[in-house]
Amino acid sequence: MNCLDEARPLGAHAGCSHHVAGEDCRLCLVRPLSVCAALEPAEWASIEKMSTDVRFEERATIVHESDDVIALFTITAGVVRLVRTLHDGRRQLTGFALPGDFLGLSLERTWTFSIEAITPVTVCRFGRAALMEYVDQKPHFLMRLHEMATHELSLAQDHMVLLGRLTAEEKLAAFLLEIRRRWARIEGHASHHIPLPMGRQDIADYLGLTIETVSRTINQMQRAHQLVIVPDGVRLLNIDYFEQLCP
Amino acid sequence: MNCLDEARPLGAHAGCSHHVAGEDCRLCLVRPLSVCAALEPAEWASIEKMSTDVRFEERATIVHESDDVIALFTITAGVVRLVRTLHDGRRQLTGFALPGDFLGLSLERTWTFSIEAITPVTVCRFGRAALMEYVDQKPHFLMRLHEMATHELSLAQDHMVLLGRLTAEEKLAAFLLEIRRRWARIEGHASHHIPLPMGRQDIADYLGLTIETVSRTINQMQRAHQLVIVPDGVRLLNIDYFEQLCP
DNA sequence: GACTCGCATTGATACAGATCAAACCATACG
DNA sequence: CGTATGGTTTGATCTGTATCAATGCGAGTC
Repeated sequence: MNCLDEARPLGAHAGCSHHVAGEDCRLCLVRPLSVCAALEPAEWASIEKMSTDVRFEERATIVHESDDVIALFTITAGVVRLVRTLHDGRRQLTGFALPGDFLGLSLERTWTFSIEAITPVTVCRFGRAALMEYVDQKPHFLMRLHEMATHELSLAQDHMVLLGRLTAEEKLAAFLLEIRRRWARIEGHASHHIPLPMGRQDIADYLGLTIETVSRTINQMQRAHQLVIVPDGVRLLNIDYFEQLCP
Repeated sequence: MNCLDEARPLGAHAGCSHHVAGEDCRLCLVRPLSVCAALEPAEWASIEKMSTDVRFEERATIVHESDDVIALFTITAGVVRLVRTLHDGRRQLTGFALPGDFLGLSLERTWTFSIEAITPVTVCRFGRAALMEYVDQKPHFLMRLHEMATHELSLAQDHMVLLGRLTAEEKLAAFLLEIRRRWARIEGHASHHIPLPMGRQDIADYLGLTIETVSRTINQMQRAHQLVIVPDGVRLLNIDYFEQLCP
């Protein structure tokens, strides 16, 4: 059982709390970014009835690899990591999810990765059964899910290239530009300032490197005056440098 | 323009030839494995009208990265590789497609990888426009595409773990067991004999290694009596050894 | 049979990134 | 304030895999 379990009494679980009141799709800041962008305003009421806001503390495990899928959700605030762990403790992050990202595209019975809160997180939660029914009734909603899934697949292939064929320096450059692009989509404009809420170890496990190599590479880039390390992330000084590193 | 271009006159292109007559879904050997498994026998006639068999020679490029998607297809015989190439020539294979595998899950406008025939290949070709229309009319067919796409996504995540966190020996073991499992699905039973129609360079580019490391690792396994190299692939002597290498 | 041609294998060496170890530096807390 | 604590940085060294360079070998061809 986890925080997304439908049967769980409100507030009965450490690390999360429900805010049943207050969801209002009209006010949703991430709607244009999310799966809900496929819906007409007239359809908001129907999906609103299926949804519940849930909050998680920093470091909470939202779902555990191989848990049953009881609910699916959109991140409305905060950042999570998607984690696969090997028996001996080696980790590979398959991605980060930012506000607007939907988790549970697959409609399958069990999760294939853990989802862990990097910052305090708010999600808009949908019960699996209700959403499955909704999908059956609204083919254009299924089409939207399918488009999102195949887009994810294309990004996964990009990441395979990164993991299999790029150097540490190229991996870091690609990572920083990826995160920059994703913040830009959320904020509506690109900035040279890139918040990095995830720690060095998470970046390492996402890029297939060690924490030391991540640290050294970022600090080399700083010494080369390509970026500045700031308390919450980095500021890029020379975008061209990073773009030229992406082959 | 490529071999799958709808407007292309029959036989006008090197490396492929149409066999317009002869498709018969009732006789299709890969149907139970393919996207068509979602269809009722009564629906076969409708999809049969949209499909054409096309053959490609060994080494033919079936589609090129960034080509427009004019047609989608199911592999009915032979093996292809899915290739991403960097500007400087580094390659990453994102997968191999075997008989029964569907290519074009994404329904997007352009391909994000090249598709190249490793052996002589036969495909069952569907025009994109016709298939899109079909999808609109048959939500259960879209659901089948979506399930296949999310399954692919899960496999892509497995492959990220392989590329980011496994050693050369573990990568090879995982690769051999993957190919074994896929042949077993096609043939109906698992065998210790694993045909490997792809060359060492393809294996290397799939696993994020060099051809030398692939060759050395396989030959080490042979010297350790865990497998035997045979003309068309390998024969596993000790399945346990390979399974224990998959963490 | 001799000669390509396109892989695959093997050997010697180099190096990018891992590993091991220690120091650093915020932040939290008694 | 001093002192844990958890993450980050830096340094020294090691090593798995890449790189460079031959050599081997089977299939096709003249």
